[in-house]
Amino acid sequence: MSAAFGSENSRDLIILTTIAAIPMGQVSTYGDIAKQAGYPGLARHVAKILAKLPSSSNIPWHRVVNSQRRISFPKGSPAYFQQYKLLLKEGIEFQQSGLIPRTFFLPC
DNA sequence: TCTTTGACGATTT
DNA sequence: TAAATCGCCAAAG
Repeated sequence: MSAAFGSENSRDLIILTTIAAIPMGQVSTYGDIAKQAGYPGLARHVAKILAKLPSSSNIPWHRVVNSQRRISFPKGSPAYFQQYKLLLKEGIEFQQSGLIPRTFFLPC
C-alpha cells in the first residue's frame, strides 16, 4: 500500500499527504511542506521522499519548488523540462530566469 | 560510530 | 540578482 508511494513510515506519508493537498495551479516549497506536515527543518528530507517517488503515484510532485521559487533541477536537464511543462499546463507562468511569480504561492 | 549524501534553506558577498 | 558559504537532519553504507 504505502509502497505504492515509495514510503513506509507515517512521517513520509504525512508529508506526501501534504503535497497531495497542494491545489492545482499553485505551488509550495520543500521547506513549507515539511513545516506544514509538522516537521520543520526537514526540507531536504522532503526532497529525498520525492526522489524515490515511483512514477506510478499520483502525487503532484511538480508543484514543489525550492525557496527561491525555482525548479530544483539543473536548468536544461530532462527533469527540469518535465516539471516545467507540467507547471505550464496548470497555468503557472515563468519569468525569464525560470522564476515563478509570487502570485502562485500559497504560503501563509 | 563515522562519513557521505541530498529535487534544501538562510545569510553573506 | 547571482554565486558562494555554512547550517541543517535523517538515511544509508
